[in-house]
Amino acid sequence: MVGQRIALLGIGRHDIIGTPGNLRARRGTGSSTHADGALRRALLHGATVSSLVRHGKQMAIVADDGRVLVVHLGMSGRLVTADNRDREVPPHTHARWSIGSARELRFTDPRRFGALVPCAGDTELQSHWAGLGPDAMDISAEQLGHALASRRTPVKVALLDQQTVAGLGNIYVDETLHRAGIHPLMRSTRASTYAEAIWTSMRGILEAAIAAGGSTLRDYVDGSGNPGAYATLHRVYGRSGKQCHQCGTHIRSMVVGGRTTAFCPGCQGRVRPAL
DNA sequence: AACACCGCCTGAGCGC
DNA sequence: TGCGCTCAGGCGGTGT
Repeated sequence: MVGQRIALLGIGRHDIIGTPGNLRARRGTGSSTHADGALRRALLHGATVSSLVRHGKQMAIVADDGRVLVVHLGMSGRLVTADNRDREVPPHTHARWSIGSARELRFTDPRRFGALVPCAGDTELQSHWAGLGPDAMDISAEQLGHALASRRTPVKVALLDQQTVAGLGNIYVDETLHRAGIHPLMRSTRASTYAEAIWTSMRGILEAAIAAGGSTLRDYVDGSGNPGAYATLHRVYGRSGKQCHQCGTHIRSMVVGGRTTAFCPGCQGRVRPAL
């Protein structure tokens, strides 16, 4: 997309549009057929893409005239390019852009937990992202340790909080804690003494998951529409009741911070982490 | 500060 | 076959 001119082809519904600092400050209701000029501008109509950036789970398309559009996929969102001769637009496609003369970009999100967030410029983007902690692929072990030390919640909850570290969701928190040998209920403050092990595990998990194209449970596909293979490599997530590949103990699940949490009582029951 | 709970949505998978 | 129920990758708001 970089270097290409994009034009807004259509907006399905307006309630997927958020505002900086609040993904769900949805203006408007339901669907409307005509976007006003300001909205079309905000959604990068006529822009030339200068770069694509990311922080944590949020992506942004940056135009050469300063306009920025943040894209967050939520749980079921997809951002996929297609040949513009492809007439089969998937259901729940909320926005479409042409890319150059032959391709198009589609934002599709059945559950509508995702969002498109227009920002006026880089300053607004940075203040929007200031609500997030350091990116999981940039944070140092020391920074992670400090962030965990100041939290009194279970380490599972702290790692899931995007203000602690940006980029981990439910799957990768569980996988990270398993690899590090840390029980999800360990208090974050205490877990901070194992920050090195957690950091090493997190990086290893994320690098492997990226290399495998991500974890597709049902919806996730990459920009070309391809699913990721990492789910087959999960050691705990989605494996409740099955045997741990490392120690043979049965994987268990419980609810922590309102989220289903899978862990191995054998590998993660000890006080000292595995690494 | 931290936590529990709810709402937002659709679709898949299950038991009956 | 079809119904109703539960659950899901996220996040934000409210009340305790």
